[in-house]
Amino acid sequence: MLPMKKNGHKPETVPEGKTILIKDAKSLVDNYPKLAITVDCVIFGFEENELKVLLIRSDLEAFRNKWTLLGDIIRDNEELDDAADRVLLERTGMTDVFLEQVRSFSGPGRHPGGRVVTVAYASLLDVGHHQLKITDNELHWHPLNSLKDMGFDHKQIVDACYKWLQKMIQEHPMGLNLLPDKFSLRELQNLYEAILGVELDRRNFRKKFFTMDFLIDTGEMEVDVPHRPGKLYKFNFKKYERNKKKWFGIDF
Amino acid sequence: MLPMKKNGHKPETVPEGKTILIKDAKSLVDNYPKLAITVDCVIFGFEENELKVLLIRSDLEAFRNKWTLLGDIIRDNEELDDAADRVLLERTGMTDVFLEQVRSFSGPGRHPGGRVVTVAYASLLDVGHHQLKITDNELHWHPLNSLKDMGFDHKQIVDACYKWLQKMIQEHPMGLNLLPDKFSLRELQNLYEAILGVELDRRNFRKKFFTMDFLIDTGEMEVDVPHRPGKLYKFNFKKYERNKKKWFGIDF
DNA sequence: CTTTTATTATGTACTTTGTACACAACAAAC
DNA sequence: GTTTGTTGTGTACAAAGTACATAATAAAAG
Repeated sequence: MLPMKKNGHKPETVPEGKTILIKDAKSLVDNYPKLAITVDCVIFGFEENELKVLLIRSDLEAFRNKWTLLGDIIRDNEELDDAADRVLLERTGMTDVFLEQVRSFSGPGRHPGGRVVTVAYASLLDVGHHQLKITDNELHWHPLNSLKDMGFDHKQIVDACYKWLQKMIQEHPMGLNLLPDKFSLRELQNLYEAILGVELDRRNFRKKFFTMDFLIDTGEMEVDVPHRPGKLYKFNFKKYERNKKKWFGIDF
Repeated sequence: MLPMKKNGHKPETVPEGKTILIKDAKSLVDNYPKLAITVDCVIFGFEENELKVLLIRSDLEAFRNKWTLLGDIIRDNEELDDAADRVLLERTGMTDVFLEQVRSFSGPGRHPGGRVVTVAYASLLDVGHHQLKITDNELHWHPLNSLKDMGFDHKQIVDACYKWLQKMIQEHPMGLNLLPDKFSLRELQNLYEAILGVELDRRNFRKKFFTMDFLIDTGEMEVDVPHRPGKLYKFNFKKYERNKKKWFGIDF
């Protein structure tokens, strides 16, 4: 019933369940199949009430004219998290940005150059706060809705990260990283509606956020809006960190 | 401000933002730093009202006498998910088990044999349903509470998967994979209390599960219990799949 | 066989949260 | 100044969560 092992950590064993210890760990690792690891960043932005992703044209002949994510091979002795930070910094000049590992993708045929496993990271940043200075490979913000036919398996990665985002903005206030420091409640609601793809009641949305009591009234108002300006708020991240809900109560 | 790139996807560019296409993707990948990828499975079980993990003694001299997770290198052309399934099958003989990717660990010094990135998988299975036939490397169920000083960074991996489990059993009925097919409500509550580390009100716990309306009364009762036997229930996974809550309403 | 003990099973009162819906105040545009 | 669109504040009701009590049942003890 159990398949034979051709390969792997586990060495031959003697009947009593004892183990022969491996002394030369290095040769063990050296004999592993050859492959490479990359990180790919799904960088979300929010502009004109639309969710966007930062993309470039592939520089591989095999994917000519296809859109791809920003990614890179991890370097010697570089942690995955650091590699993702580096990619983000190199491409956007931004640091201290919300960035989190989502999951790995390992399809054997996903890279034309050989076996490449990638770890997807999702990142959220305020488009208005950072003008793209680099335009290599047509780097630009691409609307998530009109996105298809990407290079590699990047469409699949984007889809997975989008689902991740939808879930996460409901559990954590990370969606606020997509907005400027000061924002109106309307902007906040637009963000949630766009990402979740739902319509929310304006009054209940307000009530919800006010009763959470993490919004700080800046005393300022919107400017240059073609209607009655709304109040501008900041999010009290410090208070949130202190008081975040540790919820019990089963919920499915 | 932007650091130089020594390595990576991105080729030299000409000033107008155009790109030189790379035709030989293979040589690109071949020049990547050498490393290996493993999967490590955190296999949870529930026994005597205690959460346990399936562990073995390390077979590496460097980690002599340390406990480690069940893991293996991924093979040529093998998906990560398949590798995790394989490890589970090889070690426990079980198939069709709940198993999900949690996250990757990439600390440069985590493996004495060289650079090894691992992808952690968490798995849940009913201890009683499967007697361990293999005892190589002292394979056994280890109580989660009395666990420290593991080989590699495996303690860190276990901790991350435990947090993942705590979160997931509240959002999905996957905790039921730790129990037999038929279970009493007391067993179910013990499971939740043990994993979450809380005490729950018995009456409200029942009400919660009954109003969800996913429990099927089997008509059978507990046997061999030293007190009044309780009813045995099954979980209606099919109904759950049809009706699972798509929750809106922001929640932090 | 009766009593004690532990556990199952069910219900009620109250609080908090979520949902549907209405109206007045304000600023800009005509 | 009137119209128009948006902001800002409630209110009434429904649903879900929480605290708490008591009866029924089976095993164990006497």
